[in-house]
Order: sequence, then C-alpha cells, then structure tokens
Amino acid sequence: MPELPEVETVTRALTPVLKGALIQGVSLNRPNLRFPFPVDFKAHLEGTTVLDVRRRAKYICIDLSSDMTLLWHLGMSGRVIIDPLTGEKEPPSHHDHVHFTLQNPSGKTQQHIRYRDPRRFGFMDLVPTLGFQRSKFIQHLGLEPLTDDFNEAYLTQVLKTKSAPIKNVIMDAKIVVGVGNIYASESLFRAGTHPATPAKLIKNHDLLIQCIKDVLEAAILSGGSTLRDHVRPDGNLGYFQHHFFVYGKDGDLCEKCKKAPIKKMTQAGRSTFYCPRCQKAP
DNA sequence: ATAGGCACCTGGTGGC
DNA sequence: TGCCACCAGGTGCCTA
Repeated sequence: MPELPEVETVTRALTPVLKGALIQGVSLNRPNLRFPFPVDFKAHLEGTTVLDVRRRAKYICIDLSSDMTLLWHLGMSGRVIIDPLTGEKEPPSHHDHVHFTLQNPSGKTQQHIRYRDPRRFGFMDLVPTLGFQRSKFIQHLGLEPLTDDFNEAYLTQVLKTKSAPIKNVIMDAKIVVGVGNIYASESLFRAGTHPATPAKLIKNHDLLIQCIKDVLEAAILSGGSTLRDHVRPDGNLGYFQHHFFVYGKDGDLCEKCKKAPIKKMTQAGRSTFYCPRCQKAP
C-alpha cells in the first residue's frame, strides 16, 4: 500500500539492516514480477556489498559495491518483511517472491529479508549507479515534494498552462513525485481546494504546497512512530489511515465542518474523496 | 503536448 | 453457501 510515506518508512527500516551488509544469497520463486527480473539478477547480486540505501519517488534505491543500483518498486501491494534475528518469524506465503540472505558486516550474523507482493505490480531492476538518472523509470520524474525546490514559484509556473483537474496534476509524477491517490485527496481537503478545479485556476499555490508537504510529513512521522513494529513477527507497518479526513470516508460527516457528508467521485479512473462544503467547486 | 483508457495481477467485499 | 461483479495504495504505454 505504498505511497511516498510508506516507501520512506520502508527505506528507513531497511537502511540499518542493509547498509554495509554482504548479500550472501538471493532466491526468486518466479521469473518475473510486473516485469521479468534482469538477466543474471541473482548472480549479479550475490557477493556484492550494499553501500547505501536511498529513496527516489516511490523507488527504493540500493547502491551496490558492483557500481550498480537495485531499483525496487513496491507496486500496489508490495511489502518488505525484515525477519527478526530472534523470536518468531512471520510464516512464509506463496506471495513471497524474493528472499535475500544478508551477512552483517560486523560479524557472522545472518539476516533475512523477504519481498511479498500478491498482485505483483512491483518490480526490481538493476541500473548503473552512475547512469541512475537515465534509467527509464527515473529520467522523467519531477521534483521530490519534501525538498525546497518544490515551492510556490515552481507550482505557479507549472500549473499556469494546465487545464486538467488539480487532483490529476498533483498525482502526475512528471510534476511532483510521491503524491498517490490517498494523499492527493487528503492534501486537497486540507487546502480547501475542490479536486476538479482546473489547475490553471488555482490561486493559493503556497497553501497547496504546504498542505502536500504537511500531509506527507505527518504520514512519515506516523509510519516512523510505528517503525519499531515493523520487525515484530506480525510485521505490520503503521499506516496513516487513522488520520484520514476524506479518503474512504464517503457518506461520513465531514470532521471539519460537521455539516456535509464526504462525497466520492471518479477522476481519471481513480476514486476521489472530498467535502463539497469545505472544498469549493470551481 | 496532453488526456484518457488499458494493461499488468490477486484478493477482499458486498449483492443476489 | 456460492457465485459474480466490482474495487483496491501504481505507472508505463498506447491511442485519440
């Protein structure tokens, strides 16, 4: 269920486990996920050391001692399971597609990581670390929302020619990455902006910027606050759902105005949730 | 250039 | 209980 905050949370959980570790073994239970695994994927990874773990958009990027970077996307249903060193492991599932065995740099300790993805919309790819930006999955990506570059001046410039609904535009990864279907609805609710507003008619760019950053940061904090749970046998990640104002709340009374029920509509084939009273129609 | 629709998959849910 | 339609957090690619 990964949008940017979930991928950030997983990346942070993986970093201390992976960084400096030797990849001892890789086992694949099938030849492909959304795409085929790269040729010699297993052979390439085994024996390399992890130099760094980063996130770009919704990709986990694992830099290897072979000067290659493992690009790892969790799709819609991907989950990373970090098995605890001691205690009860999460039972295996036939949706566990990749299994990494790692050797800790400081000793002989082994650690296991599994990738579970029922829908198999996720994928892994290997790209040269130096040519990372030229990867077909990376090259077209827009700004990271939590950087200073994603600011009022940028959004004003980008939106002024766009007539598409603002919700679709903030979900467009060429413009800004990491804003998925949930956080698009939540950001627009916080900004008091109707999701169908043509992007060029948006007035308060600074408020929208701030709402996107706030909702993503709050979700990361929420994920982070339950990060320690991630390595528990139950493996549950803390999501942000307890803080949703509109997502999945159609029919409920709006928590802000307490007068109108939350409505649901479809935009570009995806569900949008909004309060018709707090988010004024264009 | 841009917007819309389809495709890739499985599993859960709600209606009949 | 069983079956079926529909929906789900992403995103590359094709078409108009």
